[in-house]
Amino acid sequence: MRRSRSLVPTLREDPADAEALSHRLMVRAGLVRQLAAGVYVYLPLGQRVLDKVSAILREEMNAIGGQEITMPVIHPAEIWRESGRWDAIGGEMFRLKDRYGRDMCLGMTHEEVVAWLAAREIRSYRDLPQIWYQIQTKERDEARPRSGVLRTREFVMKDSYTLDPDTEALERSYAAHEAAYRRIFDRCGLRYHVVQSDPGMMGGLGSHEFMAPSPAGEDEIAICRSPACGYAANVELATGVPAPPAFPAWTREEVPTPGVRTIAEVAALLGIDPRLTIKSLLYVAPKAGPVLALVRGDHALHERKLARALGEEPRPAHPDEVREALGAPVGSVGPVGAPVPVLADEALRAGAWVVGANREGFHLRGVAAGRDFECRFVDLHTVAAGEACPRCGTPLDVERVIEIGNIFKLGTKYSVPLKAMYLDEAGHERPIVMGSYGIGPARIAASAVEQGSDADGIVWPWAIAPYHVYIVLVGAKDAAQVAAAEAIYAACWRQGLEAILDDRDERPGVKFKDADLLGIPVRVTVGNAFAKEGVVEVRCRRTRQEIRTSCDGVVDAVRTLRAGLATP
RNA sequence: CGGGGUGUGGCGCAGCCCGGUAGCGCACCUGCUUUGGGAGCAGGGGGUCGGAGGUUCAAAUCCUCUCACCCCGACCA
Repeated sequence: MRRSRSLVPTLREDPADAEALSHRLMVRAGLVRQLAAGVYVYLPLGQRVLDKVSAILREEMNAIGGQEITMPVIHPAEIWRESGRWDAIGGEMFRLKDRYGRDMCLGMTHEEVVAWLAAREIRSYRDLPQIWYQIQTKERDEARPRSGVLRTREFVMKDSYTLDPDTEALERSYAAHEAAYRRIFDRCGLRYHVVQSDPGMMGGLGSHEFMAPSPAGEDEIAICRSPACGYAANVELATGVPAPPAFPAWTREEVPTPGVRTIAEVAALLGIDPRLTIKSLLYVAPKAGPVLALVRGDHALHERKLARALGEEPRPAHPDEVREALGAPVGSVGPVGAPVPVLADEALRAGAWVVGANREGFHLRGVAAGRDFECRFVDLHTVAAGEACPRCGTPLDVERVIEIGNIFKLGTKYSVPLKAMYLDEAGHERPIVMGSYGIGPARIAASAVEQGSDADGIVWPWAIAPYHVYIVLVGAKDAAQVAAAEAIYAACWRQGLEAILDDRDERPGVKFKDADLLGIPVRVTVGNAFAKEGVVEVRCRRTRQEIRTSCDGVVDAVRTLRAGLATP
């Protein structure tokens, strides 16, 4: 590739609408351009990165017996009605009608199509197991696209599906995918954790997520600091054991707390540690109605945990609903005498607490769960760093992460409604046991940028870099330098090194800045040193190690530098 | 969907509060000089200020509505 004839629109300044590091750099380096909120054009260099990732995905999926197929982006409503998701999914699904008025939708994922296909083509246990995968565009009308390419409304996904005769076989398919995913992310040069995750509306028997640590991430995970333990889970799921506070020897009594609303104000007024208080939050569930959720004063309620405990999605009650249900304003409510079901966080089992008195301007102190109010104990609070690991007691870390892959044990959630059945050895009809597995190539790219860049720009891992070598031709008007650069360019390609030749009529500084910004692993400079001594400089983008060599030595020098990288 | 913010040449911004008919840097074009970390000088092209309506002698600037985009939260199959 010659820069003089290529579309690589680099930007000197950060784009105004980009916040996340990877977003800024991917736009500045000319990898992508935004067409609409959450809708991106991939320019030549961005496309090459995606192609590199896809090639790795294909190799590793094929290696575990995956068969590539392509399923449609546009789906008839019927299959989604059969699985129940036509109604279960809200505004996130793009829906449309064809010219005859038939309901259609754009595929957000392809479990339904796989089950439809399996229902038609799989008949016998002899046809199982199967691994089908595709690298295909997904359409999701995200409520809030964000962080550049990290959360978009249209994106390419490698999604694979396993079909097995029973859950035992599913476990093997699942394990094969987990191993393949580890190889994929290792090859892509990412740092990541594998964590337990909430299967959510996907349903099923269990799931894990592959999480790349980055401040741009949208998820948080809790991981045990003891490597031997290995406990790691999405905070939606993670449990931690907080250290209990020291309770004063107080007896139960009502105390006036005029005008206070928040835990901080209550604690300040009474001169106590906020950890001695209970935060009482009224939620309204669609079926169960109002419920009171309790967490320790210094903890945050995790709404997904509450939703899981209730089996439905609750919403916070409005202030007037709180007054109606409990007879007191938001700042003074508590579980004692509350005429609604009470769910209390596990951390509240023991202790004498300060709670709202359900009487405006008053709190109760010395209140004990079970004695002073009835409740169901469940895990409700969001894990904070430093809490004890539920398995081994070691402190937990909490990290912000980008979800780069997920694996789900679906079970028969889709095969039963879509009638994907097979006959077993005994001639009995049984539902196929499915699994589904996703990876977002754009998220891999963005994670690599997040994890690898420095102050000068992107630093691509070799395996997914759009090119391997960036040749800076300093003296674009010096025939000898041009000839040398051309020779190096040709030699690189001949030897399997993908090279860019910066042959533009630009000043050297411009080319050096661009080379750094683009993050191509190795830079070759043909300039003064060549004109004077016949020497070119071969430099590693990541380590900045430089090798001076003759033109003939460039390919070897590139290989030497590559060998010195941690993730070659 | 709730909260906050921004829309002015290709990009990044100023001007808006205190209406008077658009400016800066970069980029772009021409010429000369320059050529190892985003060059200098000179000359030049390009925008009626997101859109619609209104107030006014006069609107980028004031009012109303609307659209788009960004950030926080909710949601995330």
